[in-house]
Amino acid sequence: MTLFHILERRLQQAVSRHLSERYGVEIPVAVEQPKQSSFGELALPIAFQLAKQLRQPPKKIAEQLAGELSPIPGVARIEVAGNGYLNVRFDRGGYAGGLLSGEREVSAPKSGKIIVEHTNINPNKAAHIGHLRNAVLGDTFVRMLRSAGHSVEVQNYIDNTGVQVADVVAAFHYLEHKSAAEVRELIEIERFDYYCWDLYARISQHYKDNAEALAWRQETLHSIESGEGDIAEIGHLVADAIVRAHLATMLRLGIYYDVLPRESEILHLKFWARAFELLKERQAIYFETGGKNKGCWVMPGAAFSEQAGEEDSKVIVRSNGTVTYVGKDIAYQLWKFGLLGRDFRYRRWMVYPNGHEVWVSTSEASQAGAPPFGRGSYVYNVIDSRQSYLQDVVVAGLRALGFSEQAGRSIHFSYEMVTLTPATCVELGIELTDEDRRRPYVEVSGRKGQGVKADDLIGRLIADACQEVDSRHPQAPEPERRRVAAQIAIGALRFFLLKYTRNAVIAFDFQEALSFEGETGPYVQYAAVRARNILRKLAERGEPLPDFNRELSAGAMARQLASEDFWQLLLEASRAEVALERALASGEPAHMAKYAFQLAQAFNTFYHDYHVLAEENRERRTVLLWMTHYFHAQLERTLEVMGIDVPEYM
RNA sequence: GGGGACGUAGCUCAGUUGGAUAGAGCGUCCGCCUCCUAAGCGGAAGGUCGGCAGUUCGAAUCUGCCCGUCCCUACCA
Repeated sequence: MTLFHILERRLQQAVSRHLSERYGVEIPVAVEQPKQSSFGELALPIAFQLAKQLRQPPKKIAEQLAGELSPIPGVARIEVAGNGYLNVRFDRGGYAGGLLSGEREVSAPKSGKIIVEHTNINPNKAAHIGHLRNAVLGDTFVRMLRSAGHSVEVQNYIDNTGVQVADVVAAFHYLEHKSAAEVRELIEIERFDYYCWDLYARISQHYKDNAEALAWRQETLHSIESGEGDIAEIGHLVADAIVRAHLATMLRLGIYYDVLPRESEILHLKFWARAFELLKERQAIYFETGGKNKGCWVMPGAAFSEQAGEEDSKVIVRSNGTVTYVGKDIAYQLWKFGLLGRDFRYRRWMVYPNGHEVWVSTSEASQAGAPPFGRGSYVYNVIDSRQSYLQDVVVAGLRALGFSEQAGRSIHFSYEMVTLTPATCVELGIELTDEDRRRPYVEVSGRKGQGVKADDLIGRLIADACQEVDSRHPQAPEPERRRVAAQIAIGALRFFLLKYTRNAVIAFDFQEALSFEGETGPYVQYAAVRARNILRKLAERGEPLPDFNRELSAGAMARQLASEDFWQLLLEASRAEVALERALASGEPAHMAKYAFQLAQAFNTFYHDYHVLAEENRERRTVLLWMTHYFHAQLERTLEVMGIDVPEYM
């Protein structure tokens, strides 16, 4: 627990005790952040809450409380403001001293494992901007959880036997008349994920023009499921190659996975068969004997929706005996909690450059060294909001099986889709109707090959950043400039995807996404770079960083922090953990982005107003140096949670 | 028809459990590099928080009704 929290809690307890002793009331003491920083560090609206009970005006109660509360360590004074607010001001010198000495309470290590499933891209074509939102949200949430001390397992589900893969496989076989060997060769010589992007658009169009060709899809699905023959072989080749491409794209963004559970193993290792038994046994589903779902196994609508009637039952097993996606998802969700009574086998998929290993499910014997995957105590599924109905069905399945605790711990971490602005559509050559042109955003079709490919976008961002870096640092070696440009590009991209709250539809616009000014990743990175430049300059002058603990007395801190400007920056920097906790509690990575931006803003103002190295007063200079150092550490830590690097220079 | 999300400045969006004078970025206009990097800083203009009613000492926030936009409502995933 950080110093800020310690003070907050101390205040709550003191006020709570006083209320109980003086007035005999037991109510939770709300503590808020004042509207304006000039009001102090914390505010208590307690007098408003008490006004009714005590039949006295809030202001009078506030005055009584302010006068009667016994001193609280760390709190300088409590003032009455407005109609009855109690504004609390910290003892600045003491607070700074606490930060300097690292005063905090160690929180107990969290038990249990949290599983976060994200990315989940169909392995049939290149990743696009919408997939990036999923992965960046998921990855940032994972980093937030880990930063708070949780143990987290990252799963990326691979639907390698679904319709989307089958369509591309069918295209290779029926449209292009390619053998598995030829596809294998293509993978070597082509930008394969891009190739499939276009091929998928081609076969989608072909199906549209020749409805009878849809028979290819069924044929292909059958071949893939049987696992025998050339078509099945193409299926493996396509899915594996595309997964490799996706992981490479995500690695550019600093996104890693622990395990890739695949649909093929859900089928081959009879996960579904087992789940089916359970569902039948506990009567979570029933065999429909009449109506539109005759011959299907269905889950009654009442299980997942209060308003649902007979009509709204969800088909789990089709009348031809095949299982729907939701059925497989129920089996998968059961496995995640260790409730299925079956496990995958695993083999190493790849080792990342940093040594981290990612494993993949297999139906062969397990390779040695596989970590114990699954058996999570909480499961977060990062899936777009359009699928909330299906996620509800999955959770209802768990509940119907009697696993209500796990059902409650199944969290659909939903987010809205990414669309394109009309201007960006025009830039991409996508035809628009007059109606579309007037809309703020347009949802485009991946089936038609429309959209912004992730690697294209990253490439453009890097090119733009490179231009800036080149013009500012022409003397720096080329590979280094390139690395810095990539860090800036990724910073811009991740920040862009994180600054919107989850339920905001993002209207992607090239002009906006390629901006490096204002509320952007590079703005925040720049503030960190500026702070580091000051410290580096100091070192270049042959001056070591002062021993702050020895040089800065409580008195010196108090004297210098009497300056409102200094105090506000220090306070804001000290709230990094508060921001993290708030973001975690609300499940909003956007709060991290907001905080990072505000902190950067505070520092940029400070940087502009005070020349640290030129400061002649020794005590003040030392305080400014310490604040610069502390700010940098706090901002860097915050950016790290967002997966954003601080470049060496900008 | 049913379910869900949303409507806040010209544009894109924040807004904790209802609280003090509703915020930011972009855009527009006006300024600031002899000084640790101007990817920066300062200032100005810009609002009936979709509408109406209600609850409350107090509503952008809660409730109801209405208007508008989007998503879902497959034996696709």
